[in-house]
Amino acid sequence: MPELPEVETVRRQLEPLVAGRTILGFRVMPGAERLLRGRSASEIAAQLSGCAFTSVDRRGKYLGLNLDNGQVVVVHLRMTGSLRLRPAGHEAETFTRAVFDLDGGDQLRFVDVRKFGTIDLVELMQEALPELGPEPLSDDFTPDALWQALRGRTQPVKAALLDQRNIAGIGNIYADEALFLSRINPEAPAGSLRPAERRALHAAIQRTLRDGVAHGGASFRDYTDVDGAEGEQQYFVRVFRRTDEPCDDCDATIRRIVVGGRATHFCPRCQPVRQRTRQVKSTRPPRTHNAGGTLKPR
DNA sequence: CGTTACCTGAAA
DNA sequence: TTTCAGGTAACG
Repeated sequence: MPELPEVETVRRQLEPLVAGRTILGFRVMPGAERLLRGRSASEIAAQLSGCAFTSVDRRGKYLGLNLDNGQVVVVHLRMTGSLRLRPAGHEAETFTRAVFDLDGGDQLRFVDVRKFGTIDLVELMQEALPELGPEPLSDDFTPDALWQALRGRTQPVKAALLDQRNIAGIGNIYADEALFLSRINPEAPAGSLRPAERRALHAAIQRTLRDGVAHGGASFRDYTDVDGAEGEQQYFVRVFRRTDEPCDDCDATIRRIVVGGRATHFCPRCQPVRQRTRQVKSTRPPRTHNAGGTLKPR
């Protein structure tokens, strides 16, 4: 559920809350063992005990909680995961799956209804990460970097944006929003974008992600921050989950289709299917603008 | 490439 | 009862 802006919001909140705090214990609730991906809670707990958090990094949708022994706790929230910092006596959230006991009597709780989220303990954050594309808000994410990720691909551009190997951190909300802002049809083949469209998409990706961060992320269903508070970005979306509503820009009816297996929202008037320029063999010479007039020799 | 599985609850 | 869900990995 959380995408880059939601995860970045958590990172920003979490860092000052956990930096300098020592871990006294760690446990996983019964039935949630899978979140450690095969490692045992007692093994992890033994390694964590006595360590202190130093800082919190983010890479795509992954969080890296750095420890003072150089190790990193890598967390992925997947669809419904969230982190909460609570006093130990605070009422337990119903779907608490794992708990870090910290000095000072607080707990860092990993709450996750659907149990898709993961926690890894590694020497380097990289070890817990799959192949990930560039950070879309970093300096090296240029229009050219975007094009390197999309060129040659025949899949729908929406699907390409969701593939974390192409660009890290974009999910379903921000893919739809970026395509709307850049007026690109979500089903357009990724490699078919023209230079102006690539520049527009690059700018739209950065704008929608920055807006998302500025508004503390989007809380459509489950996402809440470290205090349990909701974000505000859901009040600013242009197309996401606005099926059958009028487009802000042109009043046409927003449509919902499925692209790459995911619900996709777009404005059919602002994001029309571009006419394919015919590459088919033709027996006739291509038409020219001045057909019948004077032709420049080539 | 699209589809299915992983889980569970909320909404239709 | 059925469908749907901010994600990803494993299918065919």
